[in-house]
Amino acid sequence: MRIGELAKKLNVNPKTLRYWEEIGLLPPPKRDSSGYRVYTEEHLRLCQFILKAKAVGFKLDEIKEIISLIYSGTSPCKCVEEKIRSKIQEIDELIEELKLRKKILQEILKKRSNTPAYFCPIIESISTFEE
Amino acid sequence: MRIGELAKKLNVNPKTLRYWEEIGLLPPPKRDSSGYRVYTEEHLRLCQFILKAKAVGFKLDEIKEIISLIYSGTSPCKCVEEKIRSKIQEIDELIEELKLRKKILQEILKKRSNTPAYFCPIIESISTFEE
DNA sequence: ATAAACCTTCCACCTAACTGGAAGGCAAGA
DNA sequence: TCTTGCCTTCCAGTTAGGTGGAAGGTTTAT
Repeated sequence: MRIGELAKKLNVNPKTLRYWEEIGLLPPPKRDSSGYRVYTEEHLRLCQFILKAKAVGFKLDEIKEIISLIYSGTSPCKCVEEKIRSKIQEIDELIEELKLRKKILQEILKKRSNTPAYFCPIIESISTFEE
Repeated sequence: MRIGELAKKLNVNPKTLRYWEEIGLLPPPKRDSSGYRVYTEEHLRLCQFILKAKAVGFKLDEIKEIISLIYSGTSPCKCVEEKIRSKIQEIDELIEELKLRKKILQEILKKRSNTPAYFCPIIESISTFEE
């Protein structure tokens, strides 16, 4: 299968596939007599894996590492499990940070409804700011 | 106060302050006879506001807009309140997305503990992937 | 007086993950 | 045959929010 067909199946831009190859994420496929890339079903499945991993928040660098762990063979599952666990922790930390931000914003709204011209302790200064 | 002093008070790089000025976030201060920027207390307070807004997740573009709303005077509080509400909603959506990702990752771990060589439906293909 | 520390502008570079376009080669259908 | 559409490489640009460094002027402390 050529790059356009693979790209269509994955719903990505052909340029993206070339980019993945360039950064070492996707193994370079064989070329036909005209120099066109010829992808296999394994390439398709690997790309689907990449897309799924991306969708749950892994960066391409991390996916690359996971793929090379898988290929390395030395108890890759333990390592991949580690990666997943630390990604979950990362997500947890981000959720906590977001909840904190939300709380701060909600408090600003609450204070604002009491004292009309209030946004946060700095807004008064801003209102009177002159260049 | 000159740029170094302001930067120190805010704990940011002087370059950051010039950058903020460049993108129209911070009003250009007066210059002294040597061409050095001379900031006022109002600049300091505006910068503190910028940093707080950044900390709760506003982008510089959004902060710029909020600042210009405040300056515009036409019922700015209503508009700012809108911005805050939509930022809260944005945060809520992100939290939901993150929870979903976490759930997917946890399910992968659960399945993995049952069937040792399992990462996700694609891993088998990857394991047998050959270039 | 002179060195260190500060300031200026300008240009370029960083991350992340692409995307666009130019210039050119090949392929498939009418 | 001709046109459309695919493919190649290479170069450069995008977003967001800065950061680094060069070349040169100023100020402050010793």
